[in-house]
Amino acid sequence: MGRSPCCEKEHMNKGAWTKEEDERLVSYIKSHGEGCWRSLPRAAGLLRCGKSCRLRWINYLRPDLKRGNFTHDEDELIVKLHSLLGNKWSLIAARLPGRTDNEIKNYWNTHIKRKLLSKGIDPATHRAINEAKVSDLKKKEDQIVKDVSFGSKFEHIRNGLVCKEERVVVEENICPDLNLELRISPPWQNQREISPCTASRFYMENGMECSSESVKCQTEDSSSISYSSIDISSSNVGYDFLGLKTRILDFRSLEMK
DNA sequence: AAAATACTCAACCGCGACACG
DNA sequence: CCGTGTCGCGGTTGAGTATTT
Repeated sequence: MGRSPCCEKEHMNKGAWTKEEDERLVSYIKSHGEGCWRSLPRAAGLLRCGKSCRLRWINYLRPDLKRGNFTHDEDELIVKLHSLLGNKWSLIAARLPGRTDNEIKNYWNTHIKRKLLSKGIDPATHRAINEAKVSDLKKKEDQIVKDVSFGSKFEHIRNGLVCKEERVVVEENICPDLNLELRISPPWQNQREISPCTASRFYMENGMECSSESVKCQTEDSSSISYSSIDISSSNVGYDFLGLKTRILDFRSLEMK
């Protein structure tokens, strides 16, 4: 049986987009906005399927796209996010303004993968390929675990609550076995049950990032409060999350739908 | 200069998730 | 609950371009 195709394949243009098609798509979206990709091509007078239009807009025509080479910082961020999220290109792209998932995916496959391999790092696992290094790495890793367990804990007060957090600097190539398990937890029901000492928490309330459980974010529509949270449950991930310096991850982009 | 090879990246394809009737 | 339609994601392809032989 099978499903009917997303659009009529006959009489549809395929392949590279022409300048005229681009102009039609851009002007249509400018006056009508994004959405309803299935009906868009007909409405815009394009002989393309909706999928193709969506892709063209998102990956190429959107006005907020950055273009140009990736910076060193972007490079590092992609590697770090990939070590955390894997091939979740859309999530990674959400952390890089002006970059698309397709662009990052291509860049990963053509540049970063090779770069990591040349450094002796398996791009899939972010672990050292060379087995001889394993024991040495293990020692360093154990030291880091000790540091996390016994050192550099600090306390601070947020909105009347004492928060204990652990600081860890993730050094590239030194702790490739670091467990960076990411869990997306169900809506936060009883916040008090969770020890603030073992996890750094970020949560979303109506699309606004919060970092403390006692703070209610101000929203325009307080009648429809909904929570979703990202729980970085590994105890070795702390304030300096993934070594991303002072940049706290913006989990707005990770908000559960 | 021409052919072969490597590389890049826009675009396509198939699938899963979700919404809706 | 089920079937269908739509959207978005990740993997893959292949045309165009650059580099090497």
